[in-house]
Amino acid sequence: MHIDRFEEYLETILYLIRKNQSPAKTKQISEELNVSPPSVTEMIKKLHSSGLVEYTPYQGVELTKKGTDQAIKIKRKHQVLETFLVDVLDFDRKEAHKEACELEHAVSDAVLEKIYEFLGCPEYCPDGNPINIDKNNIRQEESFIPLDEMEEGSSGKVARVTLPRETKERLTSLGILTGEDIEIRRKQKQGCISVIVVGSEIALGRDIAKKIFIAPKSKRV
Amino acid sequence: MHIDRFEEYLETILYLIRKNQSPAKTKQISEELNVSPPSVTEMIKKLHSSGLVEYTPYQGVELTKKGTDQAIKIKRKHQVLETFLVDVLDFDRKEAHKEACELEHAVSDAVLEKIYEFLGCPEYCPDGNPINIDKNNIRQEESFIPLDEMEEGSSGKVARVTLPRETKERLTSLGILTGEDIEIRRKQKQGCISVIVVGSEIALGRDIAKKIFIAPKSKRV
DNA sequence: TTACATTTTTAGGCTATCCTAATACCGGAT
DNA sequence: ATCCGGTATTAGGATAGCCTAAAAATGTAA
Ligand SMILES: [Mn+2]
Ligand SMILES: [Mn+2]
Ligand SMILES: [Mn+2]
Ligand SMILES: [Mn+2]
Repeated sequence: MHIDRFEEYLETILYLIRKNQSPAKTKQISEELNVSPPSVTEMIKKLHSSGLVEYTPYQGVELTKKGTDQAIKIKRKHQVLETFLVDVLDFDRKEAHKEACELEHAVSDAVLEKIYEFLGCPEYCPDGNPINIDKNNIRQEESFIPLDEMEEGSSGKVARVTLPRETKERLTSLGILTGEDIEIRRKQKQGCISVIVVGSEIALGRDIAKKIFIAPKSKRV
Repeated sequence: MHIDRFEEYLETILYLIRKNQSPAKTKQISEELNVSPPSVTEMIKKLHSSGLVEYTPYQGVELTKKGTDQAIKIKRKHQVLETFLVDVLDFDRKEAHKEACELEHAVSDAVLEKIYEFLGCPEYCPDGNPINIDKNNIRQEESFIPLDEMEEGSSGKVARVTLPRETKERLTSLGILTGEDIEIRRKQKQGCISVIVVGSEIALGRDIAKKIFIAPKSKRV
């Protein structure tokens, strides 16, 4: 019955992370996909060794940039198909959502883009969410990048911090909190990263940097 | 990557049987699907125990009525999708054929019928072949039924005989040959079947009956 | 701090589908 | 009638993805 499970897991993980604004937990994923928690743990390990998710046992999963990109690409397929099913074939939204979630894994990039054009390059899915304009433009509103994956010299806005409250508060007092501008100054071999916030330079360990998500300053519109 | 393999095998078997007017051989199937011959043998056994194909080792496979029905249903999906891809999305035929062969396994019956209607219930696929009008009308030109699966009292035309030449010639001399009208008189427990051809009654063993394919007289248009 | 309920992981198994190597079978040529 | 090359099947094994039961970790309430 099934297809590329990576896709389904990535899609679900993206969904949960955005919904809860925190790492996706094993149990949540298992409930979304109707599989057992051990199956999820197993798959998470595979996703991790493919560089698609960041994973520390018992801590939940985050998506890497690569993982986010793939997840968003599938999400876009889902949205375009859902739009087609609702607007052209006259399905109701709920049905359309379910059908789209099956089809999205079988539709090639080429077919998807033709459908997208046929629909007149719609900006919104009937579910209300915006559709990425271009399949390569995967840096939309909510595509955040973990700080440790940002390049030296790049900058953006702190979008989310998924750390224990105390750590978060400590960072807040340093000026690292949601909405704040941040610039990546230097990345050292050990994984330490120095950043500039509110004018002052701060060094962060990799483990902390991994949990700080940045909305990168878009290089061009 | 993988879907419902039964569908893919059935589709291929139908294709080969119609193309060669003879049972599909293991090697042919393995070449069509790019899998090894042992994989085909294994799958044939599974199809057989699901009642979808008739199989005698070393002899190739025939489809049962059930198998033919399923195969034709998938074929219809393929054709409708191919039509959509060519006529609406402007794919070239070859591309469309390939894409359709992926999609056909993911598209639900409901979506397929909506697409079919959206297309205006086309009678032909761009590849030139007729499309079944209704997903349940699976008794099109080439849907033959093995004699031993016909019901008592039903009748049709002999469509194909897949037996060694001598046996075939013997049957010919009895009036059982392609194009001849035939009526099923009685089926006995042992599997013997008596039929009426050219006015006279003839009794046939099950093994032979299995290899005589009938185009049933359509009960209604 | 300890104890318990919940969550996650580990261990061990199952099935579907595929593969290669070895063996068995079959039909045509001698 | 026998042999041979090609075809098909059997034997044995791999991998992906799923499962249940048991063990480990977590965090929260007492
Ligand atoms: Mn989906
Ligand atoms: Mn899906
Ligand atoms: Mn085709
Ligand atoms: Mn196919």
